[in-house]
Amino acid sequence: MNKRQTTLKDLAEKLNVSVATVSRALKDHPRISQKTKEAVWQLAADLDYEPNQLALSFRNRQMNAIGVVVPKIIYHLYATAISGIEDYANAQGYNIIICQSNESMEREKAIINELITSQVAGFIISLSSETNNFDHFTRLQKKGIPLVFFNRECEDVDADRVIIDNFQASYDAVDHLISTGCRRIAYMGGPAEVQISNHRLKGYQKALADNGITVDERLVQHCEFDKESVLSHARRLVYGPQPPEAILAFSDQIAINTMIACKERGLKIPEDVSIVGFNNEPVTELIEPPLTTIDQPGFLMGKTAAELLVRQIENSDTVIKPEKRILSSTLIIRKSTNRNRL
Amino acid sequence: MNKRQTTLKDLAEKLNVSVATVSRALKDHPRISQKTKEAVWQLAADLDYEPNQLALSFRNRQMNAIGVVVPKIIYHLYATAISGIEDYANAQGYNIIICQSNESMEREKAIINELITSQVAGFIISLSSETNNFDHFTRLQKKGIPLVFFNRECEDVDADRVIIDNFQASYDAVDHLISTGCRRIAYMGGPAEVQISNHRLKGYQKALADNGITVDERLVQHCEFDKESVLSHARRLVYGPQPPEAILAFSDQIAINTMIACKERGLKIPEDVSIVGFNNEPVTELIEPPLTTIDQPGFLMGKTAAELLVRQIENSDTVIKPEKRILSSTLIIRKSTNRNRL
DNA sequence: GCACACTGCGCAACTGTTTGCACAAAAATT
DNA sequence: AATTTTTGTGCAAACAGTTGCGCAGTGTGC
Repeated sequence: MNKRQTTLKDLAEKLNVSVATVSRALKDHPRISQKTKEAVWQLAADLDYEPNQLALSFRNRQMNAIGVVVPKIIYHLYATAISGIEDYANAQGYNIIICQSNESMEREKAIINELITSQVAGFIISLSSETNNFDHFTRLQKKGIPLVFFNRECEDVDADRVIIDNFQASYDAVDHLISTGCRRIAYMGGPAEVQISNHRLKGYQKALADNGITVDERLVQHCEFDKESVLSHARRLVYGPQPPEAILAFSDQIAINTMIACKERGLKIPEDVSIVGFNNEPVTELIEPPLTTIDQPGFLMGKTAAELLVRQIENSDTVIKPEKRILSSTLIIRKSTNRNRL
Repeated sequence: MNKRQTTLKDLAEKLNVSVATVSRALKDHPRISQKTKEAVWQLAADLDYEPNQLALSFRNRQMNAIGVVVPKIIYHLYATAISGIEDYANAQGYNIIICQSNESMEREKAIINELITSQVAGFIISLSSETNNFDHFTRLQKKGIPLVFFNRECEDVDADRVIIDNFQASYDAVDHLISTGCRRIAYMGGPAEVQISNHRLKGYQKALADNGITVDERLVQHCEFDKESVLSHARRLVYGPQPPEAILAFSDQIAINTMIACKERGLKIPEDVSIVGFNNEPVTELIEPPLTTIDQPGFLMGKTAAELLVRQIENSDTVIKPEKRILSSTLIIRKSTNRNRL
């Protein structure tokens, strides 16, 4: 047990050559004789030599690893995005170190600090809902560490970003609701600090305006992600004098908890109220009624982010203009909005 | 941009002392004068010095990182277990590198190899469903690299493991079904190679036997995890001449797809057939009817695994006898098994 | 006045790998 | 035969940090 890994030195000593020669032989350097090379290859195979990645990273002053910081991996979007990142990163020879900020800015800062000192090659980040200060990102940029945002991005930092068009997605969803005859449409948004929630709010407002519907501010709620917060905000909507005919939610989880509040109030879905979620989590097609929702290309999002990051890492000498990739999302229409058109 | 991180050497040169002195001053070594220490601390703060973890890891011949290998992070159990691992590991100063085997043994082997060369401090692993050869684990043990299994373990390898009592959990579930008056009880198992599925099968069989019910082999199915496979096996059960009165499934996903097959056949749940799942995924309380299921302590499982691993890492000189931690699971009774007792 | 202890700091080795340079021997060219 | 080129190999430095040891210089005790 506890046998040390075979090193170049081990091979060199057994063969009575220098470490440098062994290193070059393994790389098939032209200046090493065929005879020496073959001896080295043979022994390396016998002793199961594998280069020590840690030593290599140290020498290159950089780990072959990418730091991935997401709010929570149990959110389906992040779990799938991580698969996309892993897929591409591994193919390019990078490991990924996944960290959860748990929606805490302090945690996010600590993670980034920790990973900087570990010399990760770059970062792929989706902001915590709390994050309202961006010093830790500008710090990355000052140090020249590659950075890509995805999904929850940071507009004040000039970095690569991969997102969907949240404005348009929510516009389309509201448009769909209007087309089924709804006019009193509510928006159950996420925390007010979450930018993408506000982008969706804008899309919602624009769609209403474009259809000649005045926005009723009482129909716009901002809730936290926990069940209790959603329920209490949803109750404000459905127990009011004029419950909405439709509700667009910021996420499927919020939509589902909103459905619970509706059922509690005795409202039938979709007859009394239509509901639209966001993310197309697998659960949405299993519940009753199946939920109309917006499918985000999580895997592709992760993969694209990884591509952008690896491009930055491998061209660290040249300055690349930050790019904004907007992926398309799809409205998946299911029973929860299945009203007869008027 | 691209400013190098401050190193001990930078501090040493500015202060005209040796690197060794700076290193010791930062560690408050008694042999360094107060004056020197203060000068070092001041400059270190000014230049934002942070020790380079990569260099430290290199020197210690080991990364301060733990390799975590799971089948898929989208499975709720693994996502929660990862949170538990991260929670404990971070508190102890370790990062975690999460990799998905995607249920492939080849991928699992490749990941382990890759992480070995990166000199991770240890591994926390849940087997892929395909894994039937354990050389890559015995190899870890020969190299003296700490290893902990959780959930899907490997009985042939003598390592720490954290599991629930799958036999008992499934026994209890079947017992519950019998207590509600069911006698024709089916088992929708996972792939035949997955050990825990077979443990649950044994619990199922024992519970039937203890209640004087003969096991009907036609009521035992082994399916893959994809929806189509589950549906086709479930149909064999429900379209037969004598559909079962109850079905115990290996996972919530399998249970839910089995429910779909039941509904398709016109069977009402729980009136015609009771269903029990496994894992208590959040979706189980949202579907109609809410699913009776077995709650596994995912977070605790991960945390315990991390504890055992860190213990191994930090006592690598002494040999610790591998330990088997069995955590308790809980049967959560919901509507899907709510029949009147006979 | 001499031995001894203590104080404050630097030297050097070590971790595994790569790579520019040097240098000898062999081969090729004058 | 003398020079140049080519070939095959080794030396040493570099990456950032830690740590045993040594070595001055100062202080203490008898």
